[in-house]
Amino acid sequence: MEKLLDRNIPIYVQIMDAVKHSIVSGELKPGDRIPSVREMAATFGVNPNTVQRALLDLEREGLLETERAQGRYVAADQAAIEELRHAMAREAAESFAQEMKALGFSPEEFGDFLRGKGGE
Amino acid sequence: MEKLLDRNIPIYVQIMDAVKHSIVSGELKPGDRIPSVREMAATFGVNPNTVQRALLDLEREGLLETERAQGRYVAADQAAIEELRHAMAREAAESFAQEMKALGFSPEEFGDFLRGKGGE
Amino acid sequence: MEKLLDRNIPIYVQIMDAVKHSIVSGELKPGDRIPSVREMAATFGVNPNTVQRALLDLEREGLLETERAQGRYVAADQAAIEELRHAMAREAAESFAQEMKALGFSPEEFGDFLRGKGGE
Amino acid sequence: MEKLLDRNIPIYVQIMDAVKHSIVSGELKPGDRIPSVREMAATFGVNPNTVQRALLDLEREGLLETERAQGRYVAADQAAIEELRHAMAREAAESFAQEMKALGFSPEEFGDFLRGKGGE
DNA sequence: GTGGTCTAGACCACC
DNA sequence: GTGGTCTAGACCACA
Repeated sequence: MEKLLDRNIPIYVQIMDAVKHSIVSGELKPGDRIPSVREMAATFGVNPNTVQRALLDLEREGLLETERAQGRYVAADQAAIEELRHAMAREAAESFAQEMKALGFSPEEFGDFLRGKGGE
Repeated sequence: MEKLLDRNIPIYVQIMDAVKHSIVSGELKPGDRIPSVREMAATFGVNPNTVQRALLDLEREGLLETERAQGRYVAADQAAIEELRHAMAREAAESFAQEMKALGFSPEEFGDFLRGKGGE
Repeated sequence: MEKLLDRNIPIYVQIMDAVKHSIVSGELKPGDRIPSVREMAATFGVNPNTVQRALLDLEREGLLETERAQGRYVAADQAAIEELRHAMAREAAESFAQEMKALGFSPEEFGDFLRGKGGE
Repeated sequence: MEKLLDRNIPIYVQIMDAVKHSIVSGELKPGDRIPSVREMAATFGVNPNTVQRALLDLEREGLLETERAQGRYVAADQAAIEELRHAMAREAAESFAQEMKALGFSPEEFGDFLRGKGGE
């Protein structure tokens, strides 16, 4: 019998993920200014400090940069974004493969379930 | 900017999922007695009522059966379990495909990320 | 000597029955909003959770539908209601026949007792 | 929306009904000695006083008789029993007809639902 | 001991 | 205001 989900996935991690998706999807491009802390806090309905922490971490990862008194910009270049995109895909694939393995399916069978799942 | 994750997956749904995985993985076989409501409540650290609701729903799905004052048993036969296993796999594939699509990958590229992810 | 009557018909089952009768009798029509959980709880003098459970079960049976933060509505179409009406009649007939059999009457005699019982 | 069942149908009424069924079904015949109060109390798991009250009422109805220090006997003669049997059947028919009427069926349709319900 | 029901009361998201 | 979830704790029938 498996454990239950950890109900307390930190909000700031979720915010980091949301920003990453925005970047990777092209919604935010290199050099683009991202919404202000206050804006994002309002959007997500969370405390500005929480947003602040998420953005700081993203800066540490090199995805964002702060232009003193100007705002935050997407710092990653196209290559870095591409690498991020692939990293996120690898993670998704890892999760999927793990679940399928738990269900007793072999890698050869994965494709059977993905057939037709790519289109809308 | 995406929404934050819905971390409000009801506990009882998570419990249903845990039991399903136990059944599908063969940890629980047809006819096996499953842990009592109180036991599972203790294991998961939740209220017995929450477990009760999860198990009731699984009964409605035909996966479990209650033996008056004896306990609950796995009611699904091997065929039903096999169907459940496939349904769960389809769901996992759906999620994965959705995430990959959000990341801008085409179905043809899915396999590239799954190579080598099947083994341990 | 027979057992005593099972007066433990769960309240939530009785509530389900009351709602079914309201639907079948035309008091509630397809698309109609039904009273809120709290209202019905007050009407019946029971706990809202008990009503909640009854309505949830009716939803699972496809008779009701929930509109996010708006209320519950009768989801069954006229055909489904008609089917329900017949199912309830079959059940009533079953009970009646059982009682008559216990009293030692043959099906041929049933009609003798029903003469004149249909009108007001 | 109908009222809920009255949860407090007196136990002694239920006992009266059980005895009546025993008599009407022929399980207890005219002149038969019926079980002692203590026995019945044990059988039904109720207080002897409750049984006592039920039997007293049945005596008032002329169905039973007490033979001082001997026990209680079925006092009704075959004709009275036959009348009781019919009275109970009329009551059952009344209930059935009422339910069917509530479901919107006309007396002519009653038979359609009773067809085949008489046999085992 | 088992599951089944019910209550009371809380907090949440949505609108 | 609506429904949805969860907890805590009670009582019951069954064996």
